[in-house]
Amino acid sequence: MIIKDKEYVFKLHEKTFHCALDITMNFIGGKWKTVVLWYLRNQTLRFGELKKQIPDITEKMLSIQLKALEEDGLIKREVFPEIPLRVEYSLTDFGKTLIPVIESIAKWGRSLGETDGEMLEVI
Amino acid sequence: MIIKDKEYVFKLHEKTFHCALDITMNFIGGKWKTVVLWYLRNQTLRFGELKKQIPDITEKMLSIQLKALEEDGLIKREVFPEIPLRVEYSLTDFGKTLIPVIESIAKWGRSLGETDGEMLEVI
DNA sequence: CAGGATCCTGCAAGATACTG
DNA sequence: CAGTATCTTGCAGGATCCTG
Repeated sequence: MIIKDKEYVFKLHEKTFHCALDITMNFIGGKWKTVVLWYLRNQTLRFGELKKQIPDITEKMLSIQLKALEEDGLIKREVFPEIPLRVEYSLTDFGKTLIPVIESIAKWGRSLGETDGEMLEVI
Repeated sequence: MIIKDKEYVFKLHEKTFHCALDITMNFIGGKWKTVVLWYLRNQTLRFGELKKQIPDITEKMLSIQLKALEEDGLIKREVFPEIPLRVEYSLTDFGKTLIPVIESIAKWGRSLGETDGEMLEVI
């Protein structure tokens, strides 16, 4: 690791990052990645099962997110050549290292619903 | 809190969330919010000092993020009527509750730079 | 110094329909 | 069942210039 002007500089996917936050956000940023990882954190799920757990996501977006997560090495895609086709998604060991981060994010959001009645209108 | 179809549903800022992850991401999502919160985590900084810490951000984006973070109650904006004008930003108590989350995110990114030499090209 | 105003662009995300 | 293929849209983010 090279220190440049007293600063760590990383390169990943042809992008350059100047702080560790950016790096993580590149893996879990966007609207859907944390949610997908959340539902896979302790179970293996098929495409349709994931779609059922996350009703608001479109099939296109789910497909894109799964592909990106797989390319990043966070999830594993297993194809079983049955009829009808079965494809299962699960976290890799690398992906599992993200669980504490995701749980930290989820925990904070949950705590908001439990303690704050003004900012958070619960329906 | 009302449970609807075995599911918690939250409403905030006229948006509806179906899981705790979304709620947190609404506060720290996007490209810049975590970074700004990071530099304010243990110090009070002026607009120009923040800009210096985050060279890549434009003044417009910094202004927008600071305003959003203030509206969310995460940071405090203090104006000192001096010439030249002095404006200081710092975390509120509420904002400080996010520090463990931000640190969790940063820690994961940092660990990547320390352990992985293949996925992460360090320049 | 600490922003605001404007204009602009690209890409994340959505809608809808279709397929091996 | 597990996705693709198109087309479209909204908004995050950028560039540039301006101001109390």
